[in-house]
Amino acid sequence: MGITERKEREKEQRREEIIAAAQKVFFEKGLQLATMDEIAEAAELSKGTLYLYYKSKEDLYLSVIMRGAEIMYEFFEKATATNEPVLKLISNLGDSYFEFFQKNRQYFRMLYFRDNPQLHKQVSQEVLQVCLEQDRRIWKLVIDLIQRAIDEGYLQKNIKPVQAAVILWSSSTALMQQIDRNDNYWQEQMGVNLEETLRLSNSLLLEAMMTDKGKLEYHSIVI
Amino acid sequence: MGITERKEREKEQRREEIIAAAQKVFFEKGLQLATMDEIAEAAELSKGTLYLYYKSKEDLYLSVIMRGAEIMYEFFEKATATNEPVLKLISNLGDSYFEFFQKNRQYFRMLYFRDNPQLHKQVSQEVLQVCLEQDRRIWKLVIDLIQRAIDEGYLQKNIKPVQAAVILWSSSTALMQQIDRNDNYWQEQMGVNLEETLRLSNSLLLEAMMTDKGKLEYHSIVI
Amino acid sequence: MGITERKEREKEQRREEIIAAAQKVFFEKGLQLATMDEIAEAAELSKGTLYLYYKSKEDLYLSVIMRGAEIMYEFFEKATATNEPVLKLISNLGDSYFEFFQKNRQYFRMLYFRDNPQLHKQVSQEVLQVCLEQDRRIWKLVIDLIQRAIDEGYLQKNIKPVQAAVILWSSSTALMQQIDRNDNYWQEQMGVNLEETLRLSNSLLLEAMMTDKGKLEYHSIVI
Amino acid sequence: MGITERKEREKEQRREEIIAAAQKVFFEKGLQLATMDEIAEAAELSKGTLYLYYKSKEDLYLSVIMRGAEIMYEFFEKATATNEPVLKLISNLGDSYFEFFQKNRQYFRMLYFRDNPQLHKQVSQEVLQVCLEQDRRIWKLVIDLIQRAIDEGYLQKNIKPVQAAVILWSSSTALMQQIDRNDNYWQEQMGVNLEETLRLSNSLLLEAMMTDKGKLEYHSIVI
DNA sequence: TATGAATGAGAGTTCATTCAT
DNA sequence: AATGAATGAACTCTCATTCAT
Repeated sequence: MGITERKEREKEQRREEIIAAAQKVFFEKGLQLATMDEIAEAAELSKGTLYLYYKSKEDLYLSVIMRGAEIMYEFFEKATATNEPVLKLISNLGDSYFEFFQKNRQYFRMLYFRDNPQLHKQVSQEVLQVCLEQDRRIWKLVIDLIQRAIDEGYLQKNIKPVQAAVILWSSSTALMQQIDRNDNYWQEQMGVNLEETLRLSNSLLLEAMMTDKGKLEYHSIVI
Repeated sequence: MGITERKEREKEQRREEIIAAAQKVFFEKGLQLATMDEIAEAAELSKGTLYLYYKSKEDLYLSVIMRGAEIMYEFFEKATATNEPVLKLISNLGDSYFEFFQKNRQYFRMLYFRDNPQLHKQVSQEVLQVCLEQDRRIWKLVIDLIQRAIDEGYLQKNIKPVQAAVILWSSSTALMQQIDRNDNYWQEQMGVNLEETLRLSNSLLLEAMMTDKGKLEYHSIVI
Repeated sequence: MGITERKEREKEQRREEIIAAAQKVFFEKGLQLATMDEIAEAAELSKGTLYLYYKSKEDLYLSVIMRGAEIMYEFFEKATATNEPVLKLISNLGDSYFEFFQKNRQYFRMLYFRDNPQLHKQVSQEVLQVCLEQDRRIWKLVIDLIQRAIDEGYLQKNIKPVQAAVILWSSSTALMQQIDRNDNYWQEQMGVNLEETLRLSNSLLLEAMMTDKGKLEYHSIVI
Repeated sequence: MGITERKEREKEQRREEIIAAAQKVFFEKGLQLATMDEIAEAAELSKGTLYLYYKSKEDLYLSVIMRGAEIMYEFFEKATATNEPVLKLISNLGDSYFEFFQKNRQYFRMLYFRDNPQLHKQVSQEVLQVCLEQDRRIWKLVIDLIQRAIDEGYLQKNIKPVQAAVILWSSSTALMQQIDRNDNYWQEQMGVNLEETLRLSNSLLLEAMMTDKGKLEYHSIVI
């Protein structure tokens, strides 16, 4: 009986080893330039074995992405699991997104490459499902938090939580993409600190959505 | 001397023909899937000739992108060349960005694929220079407009125009990317209209940056 | 000792199960396209187990062929086991070959793929021996019958029975191969019915070998 | 003007070189075991170049087959172009088929592998067309000859020429296949000379189809 | 200037077979 | 006896780029 379990565990572990190797190679080379040969070598396995565990290179790529999404989700969970006031939690969420970005730039990049139409051709349904589920979970976390802030009277009642989530999320992501790619340019050529800009952007948006009660609370938190 | 000029003109024209063909193919297939064979065929030229005018496939790709950027710039110029109040011009700018996006989705996509690290490997310095210059020109247009709005007392004095430009631009772009990729999802699964969301996002940000004078003016414009 | 026997019996049965599964897959896909994975799955066994019972894919293939040869032999035995006159038996033999062909096309095809040089590389001596033995048995049946017809004065004395057998067999086989592959073509494009052609061919050859006594007898049989 | 022609000629020549190399490799290894690498090496060209001239390995294979068919056709034409009596021409045709077989065994094998269902998957329409046309031409030659023999009163009027052609052709082919594969066996184990058997088979069939006038003529020819 | 034939490295993937358990 | 994970060589085919003409 223990045998089946152990085998199962070993199999899972092997999958993890492959993912780890794939991650390493994808981080260095990106989807196109990475080769299955390299990944196999990094995993110290034969190429054939890779295909025993993953359907295709893209399948493998998406699996690595999912790992990144999982890590990101953990950042978010941790940031919003405290008993602090809801506006602080939202602020924490923004900070944790940035922290994730800084500590996992490669994952961040892959996550925003995911929607690239090049992908999704040779991906197993299973992986695709998990991927969608992960997405939903993350959005739910954000949306629920905003809903709570509305319910508690900190954000305006006429705000649609989904809409607010998309707005905050999109602008944060876009600014982090700028930081990732052109931080130096903006800092040195234009004299603008993008990290500060990101915080400003979030503040502006959030405040613009707040009730007076929210603003009061928010300023006491910030200070 | 007339001969030299004519030759120059013909050469430029040939470059344009190639770009037009490349655009067609890149629009249909994307960077990876497009082949130089297809482009050559579309241009009714031999593959070798392509390399006489462009250093590499990526060079060609970037040149097509630049065409898109040029078109975009023309949208912006037109939208901001009127005698309307500056806040209206900023609003127009936002609208014209969205209009460009809707009328030139393929170009829009390519523009935001530009920063992809996959590119930039085999690109000629010349093309790269032109590319940067174009970028600068567009940013200048946006920044100058915001500066003017500050100078005229419509936006808060403590706002850094560059920062404001980055914020507005990034969030607009991010939302249009969402529209491009997942409009249906948000509309049908989440009941949110992303175009409306984009406008809301821009309004929120802009208003958050306005002086009282600006808000007064803005509402009179909007209504 | 009963144990040894039972084990032996079980082993034989397992071999049969594997052959049955292999047959199914080979019928559907042919030698090249069939994979050991598919066969293992069809047999509800692991791939490794297949190799416990058969040396190679080709070994397995040849074993399936032998099954076909066995079935064919049974058709022949049945067709020639009656007390009818020997010329009738020869005629029956031809009919039974055609009947076998029609009811077992897949086997028929495999039998005539057997001599393909692609095979015979990785085949166990044991299987090869059995294969030759089967062959000999079938030829013997045909040759003996012809010998009997000569002895009984129905076929000409100067006919070598082996030669006659080869001639009759080869032309029958060749025509059935035509039927198998191009029946439609001959029927629709050329207006020729190949089944009728096969019977004609056999009649012509047989009659050409007959004595006058034979011809008399033959016509009384046919009518 | 001459340039285009020369280029055309060179291109054709290159195609021929490739075919020659492919033939060499296919003769040695057969379709499955031959690799494009080997063929490229034999042709002293790069693999890519092969694909410039031929769509796939199978396309190349079929092109080699067509070469064989062409050679065979030339044998037939030569054998039937004399002013000899028509029955002699038919006899010549049979002899020339055997001669082709003996001098071009490898081609013979390939020709009868052509109908193998494995093929015909990745073959260019162009090649397939030429292939069918060749087939038709050969059958026409045989059928016309038989028709002539009927018209001239040497073969029975009730014979359908197409049917006679199929019968003669099939049995000849089948016996040559036996010679190709098992000549030794029949000679040494069974004491039968298959070449003689082939001639006998053809004689028997032909005579069985003859009118009395034909038989008279035929015997005078044979002697 | 223009051609297009030639290149050749390398891609992803498959699968018969082996072998430790 | 039975497993099935692992192998790894081999496969066909692609395509950006070069270069002789």
